[in-house]
Amino acid sequence: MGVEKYPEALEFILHWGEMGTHWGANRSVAQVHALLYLSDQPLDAESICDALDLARSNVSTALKELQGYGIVKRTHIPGDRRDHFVAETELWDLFMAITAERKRREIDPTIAKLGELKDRMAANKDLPAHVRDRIGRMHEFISTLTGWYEQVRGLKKSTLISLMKMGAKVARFIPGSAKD
Amino acid sequence: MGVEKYPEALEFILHWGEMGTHWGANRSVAQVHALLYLSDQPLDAESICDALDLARSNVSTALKELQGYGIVKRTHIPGDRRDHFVAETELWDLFMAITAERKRREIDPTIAKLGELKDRMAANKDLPAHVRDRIGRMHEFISTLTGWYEQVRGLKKSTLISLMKMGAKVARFIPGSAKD
DNA sequence: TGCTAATTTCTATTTTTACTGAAATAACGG
DNA sequence: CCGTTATTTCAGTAAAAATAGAAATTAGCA
Repeated sequence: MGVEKYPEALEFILHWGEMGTHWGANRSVAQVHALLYLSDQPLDAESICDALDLARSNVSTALKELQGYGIVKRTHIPGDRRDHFVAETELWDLFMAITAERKRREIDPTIAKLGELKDRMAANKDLPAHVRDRIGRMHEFISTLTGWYEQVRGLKKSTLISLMKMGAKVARFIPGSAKD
Repeated sequence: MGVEKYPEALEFILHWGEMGTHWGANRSVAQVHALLYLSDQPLDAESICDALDLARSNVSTALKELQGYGIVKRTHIPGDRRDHFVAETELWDLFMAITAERKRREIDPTIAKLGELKDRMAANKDLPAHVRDRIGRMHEFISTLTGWYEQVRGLKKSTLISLMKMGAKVARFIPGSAKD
């Protein structure tokens, strides 16, 4: 019996679907992900269709998308021709995979665009100074933030978790950060 | 003369608009924001319509939304009956305002929902253990992440900037984080 | 209080995005 | 190979979101 039969599981799936629509995925993709996340066994596409009442092709697309994010994997079950799928259940890894892919798709192209504009503006003498300045500062800000992300992302998971548990206490190590 | 007449400024506005659609705002909202960000003087709604070729009502809605985020403010120009608007240009403050509002709109309700499900599941004896476990861990994960955000957000801007400039070097302060 | 300009709200339309079902392709076993 | 089942692609359709224009409301001023 599929988990979607339990009301709490179903509500989780539906809420996750709505979340998805506000965070750059579509409803079906997020629902398929939620279902797989709650399942303790690999599911084939057909079962997913039945569980969520989605068209087969839609599920196919969603699975491809989730695999693109690296948060769902295909597995083979001996004696069964159908592909089966499992979701990443380690939440830290899930989070990292999503942010990395989102950066790749959205942030990197933006940095590239702003960089291009910056170069063109440098040559353009009759552009008001404040326009050059503000686009330039946006480029720098996003680059800095992204650079920070890249560095921190490279730390060991355990280190990251320690840092997070510290919360605001990290500030202790920064001179002159006594109080706000 | 409006900044939108400069090709680089216009490209910035258009790119920002597309960004918006992938990050939870709609195109018009993001475009209006970009225009105001690039402008060194307060603009009234009518000028914004002209600059971006949007309907008056659409601009009105966008301005309301941006004010809701706290990243655009109304200003009064003496001798002019019309409202004028200016955008936050301090990028750190802009970033903070957007993340705070997004948390309020999307994350907080999710935590509440997961908390509710957790409570109901505790009472529900025939729910498979792994479902309870996974929803529970999701609740904990998001809560932890959010808690960290709340704490760090409370730090002084200068401290935050120092921390960010340090990048991965913060790990020095965590015992046993030698190398990945 | 009545006139005008400014702004917002509401509803209809347009545009965009997501989804479906059919057809095509691929994988497997006999 | 041939038949069968699984999967993906694709074009049309449906659903959702964004936008425009009309109507309503508000605010300022004489």
